[in-house]
Amino acid sequence: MTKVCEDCVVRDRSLCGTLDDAALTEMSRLGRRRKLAAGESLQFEGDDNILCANVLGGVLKLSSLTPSGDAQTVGLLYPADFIGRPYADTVDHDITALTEAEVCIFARAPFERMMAENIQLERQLLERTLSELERSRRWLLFLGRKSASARLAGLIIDIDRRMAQTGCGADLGIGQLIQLPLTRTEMADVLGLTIETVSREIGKLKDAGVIATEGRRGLRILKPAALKAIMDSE
Amino acid sequence: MTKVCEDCVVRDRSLCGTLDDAALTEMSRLGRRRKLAAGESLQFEGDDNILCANVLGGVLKLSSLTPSGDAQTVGLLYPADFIGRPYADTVDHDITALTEAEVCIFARAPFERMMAENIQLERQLLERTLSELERSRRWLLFLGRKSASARLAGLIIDIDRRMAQTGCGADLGIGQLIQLPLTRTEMADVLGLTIETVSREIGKLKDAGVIATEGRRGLRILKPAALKAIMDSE
DNA sequence: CGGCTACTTGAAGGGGTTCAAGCACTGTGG
DNA sequence: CCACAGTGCTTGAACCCCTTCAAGTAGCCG
Repeated sequence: MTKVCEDCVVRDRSLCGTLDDAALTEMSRLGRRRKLAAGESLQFEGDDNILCANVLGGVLKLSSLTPSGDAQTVGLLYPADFIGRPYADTVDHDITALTEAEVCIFARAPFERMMAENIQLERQLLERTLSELERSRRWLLFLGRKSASARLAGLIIDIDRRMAQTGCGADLGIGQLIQLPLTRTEMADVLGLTIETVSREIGKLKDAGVIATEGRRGLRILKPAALKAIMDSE
Repeated sequence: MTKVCEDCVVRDRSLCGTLDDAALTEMSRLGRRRKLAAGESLQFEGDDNILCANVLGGVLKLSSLTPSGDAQTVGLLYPADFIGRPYADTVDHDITALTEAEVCIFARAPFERMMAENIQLERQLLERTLSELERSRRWLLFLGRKSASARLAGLIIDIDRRMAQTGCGADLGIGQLIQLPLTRTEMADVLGLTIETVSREIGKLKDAGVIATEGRRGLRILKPAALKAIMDSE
């Protein structure tokens, strides 16, 4: 018999990583893999909250729409990240795949049962949620106080770090090619800017030799220190 | 013998609310009350993370300083709110009393022990953290996409709601006098604006008859629906 | 190649900041 | 009780960063 979740690429980095074999077997019975095309949504704001999931591959976004129609992305989800909000009745944000993606879905009720029975699962989720809260608060500082160039630099650095962590081909090394998981529009939605401003700021970073671009999605960080300095500036 | 934590004003609304008498007795041995003067800080960003606490009274802020020196408030803490980040080594934000305040402090290590032994405590904290994450993400949308007037309206409505919940004298009724826990400068730090803009926007709301002010801290909401409409606008 | 979408670039306009006074609460001492 | 700081708040005017509106260009797929 093949070992449970044996082929799961995020098995030891995801929420499930702490489970023993018995619990993992149970989880594997509850989980169901689903592939998402780029642009496809897993759920919409206001939906009944019926699912939790682990991200297996790809990048997704958490976003809200203002009444007047423009979007704000409030979080990005990478492989091994957890999706969902246990104990809530409705869903607070849209979740949409930015790239082709794959998730491992659990119905919320049985997932909550598993959490009750495996307290290390709850503990793990608590730690992750606290981290996520911290991430979100750091973005608050960016959106509240920083200029367009500092925000962009921050996003690029964040993407680079997350891509490196999740082994998506990027690396902290200078000049490594990163495939951006976001279009310019999607970057603007994260940064609270317009697509034109994002484009212009990328242009400035290129002119300054801080980054280089390759096609629409390709990006190289040529001067990490300079990029970090821009992020830390106003 | 007097009952444990009997005189605690937030006993049933705080994290401790779910504990049975035995656990509460244990908690009461670990907790230590401390009063804070307005402006006094409980901890600073970068400090060793040694404490958790419940807010008993007053209002506190969570804030960060940008390298260039101006502040961004990333969260407000009201009575019954929880302070601290279990499992982390260092502290991510300054915590400062905005008004005279009182907190019930626990050393982090024994608090974590209590969480391990009383899983409903961990569960409670998880739910609170998930809510707080949600609050923080909603603010992201405000800072990313909304105008100064919408942000201010949002803050006033939030304060009104929180003050009503915590029984600090406010009420959702029209014309009730609210004592703002923040100065204009502190409001600006929450909203990602300057003090001048905050002042001007308050002036506009007054001119429109949406609110009335009384001294520096006093505020009445005269047209809640109009205020809400402004919050929901761009 | 043609067509589509994503992206870039330009110019004008506006919301918020910045800089600079002036005003009004609040407490303190005479 | 009133003068008088002192701090917090308001108001005004110029400026600037980002947006808005409008073309124009480049990557990509049939």
